Amino acid sequence: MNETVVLTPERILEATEDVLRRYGLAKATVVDVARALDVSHGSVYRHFPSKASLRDAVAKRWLDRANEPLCKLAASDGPAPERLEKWLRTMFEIKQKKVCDDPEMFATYLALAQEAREVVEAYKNKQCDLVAKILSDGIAQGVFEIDDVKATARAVFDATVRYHHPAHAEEWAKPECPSRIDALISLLLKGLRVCK
Amino acid sequence: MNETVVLTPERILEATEDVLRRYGLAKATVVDVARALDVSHGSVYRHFPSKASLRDAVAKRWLDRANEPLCKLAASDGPAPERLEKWLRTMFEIKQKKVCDDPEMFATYLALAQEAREVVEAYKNKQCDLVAKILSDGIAQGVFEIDDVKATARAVFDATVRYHHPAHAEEWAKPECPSRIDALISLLLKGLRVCK
DNA sequence: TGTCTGACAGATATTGAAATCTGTCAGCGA
DNA sequence: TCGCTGACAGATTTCAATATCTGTCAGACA
Repeated sequence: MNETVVLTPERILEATEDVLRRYGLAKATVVDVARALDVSHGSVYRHFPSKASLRDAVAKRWLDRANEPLCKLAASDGPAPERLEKWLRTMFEIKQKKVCDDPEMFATYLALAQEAREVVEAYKNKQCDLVAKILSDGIAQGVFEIDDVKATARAVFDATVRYHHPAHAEEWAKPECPSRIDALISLLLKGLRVCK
Repeated sequence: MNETVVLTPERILEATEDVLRRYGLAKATVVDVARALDVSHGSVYRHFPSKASLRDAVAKRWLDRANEPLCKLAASDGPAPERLEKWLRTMFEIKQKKVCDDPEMFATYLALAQEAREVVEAYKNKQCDLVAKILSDGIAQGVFEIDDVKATARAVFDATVRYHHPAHAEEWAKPECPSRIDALISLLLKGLRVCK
């Protein structure tokens, strides 16, 4: 029916991500997004109530995309300790890869994380739930010994903050990092395992 | 001999700390420091080669002062697990207290930490050495089971980053913090202890 | 002799006027 | 009717002129 493409939230998000990548968080404006879509900037406000909500939506998309492999890992089966280790290492890798490949989007994410906005809070909670899932599996398998699964999942998440929170991103490239990650993971796994 | 008080590095540091506290990191200038001491700013450069070195020296003094109770704790004796727990909790308290009591100096410290300057690096290494000392004691006492003391000390330090690195300071006031700290500490202690 | 001053060059920060942006909305056109 | 436009008010950002600061150094002063 409609030969001119309709303006959907999805198309706006796509364009916003492009603009964000091209100009960076500081320079990207709603007018730029509208220009990229060849509409007036008023139209963008028909789909998103504010620039902040638009930015949050882009960040959410970006985070969800990054999160996908981790969801799969948590849902898979196999021995919990190996799975947890794999899960943590995958999370670190994903973050590190993002810093290198997509620094503009990463800066956006960092800015969001520093404002501790709702989107990031929800994302963190989701991550913790995934860890909790693996911990529960480990208890069922008789390899983990845990009082409070939720609190311990949070503790694992907190303990690894240095390797997944963007505030520490500059340190991820240091040569001593891998061995420090190894030490951290083995300390945590020992803390979770049942004593032989 | 000299009735006019001589200009010493110590006096300059004192004055700098005052100025820093009064004006904040962004506004404090070498001229302000000189004015406070009633000398020309050229004189300050006789004792410190640059503004950066002056700032680093102030930060070092501040960190060393904050560090004192921790050195004592590490050097004391008693069961290592309790001592480590006390040490970590004391470190968290000191930091949290600083954020509340001395926000200007804390901002300076944060700025320094974010630049990952030499002074902060040295301070961190010192902290890790203190942890390592307690871990060694624990091994001697037969309560800790640790492969590589240095690496594990670093892992304990890394694992607790969320509660001592200034980048996370905003989150320290949250009501769920204490219980999360409890969960983290007990996870770490379990990871260190020998299995019964 | 050794410390301090004060003038200086270049770098950095401040300021206020002008430009741009955000968010709203009355009205246009399909 | 419904989505879009474009003009508008107030907030924010830019930009360039101006002021201040950093770091140096020749010379005063004790």
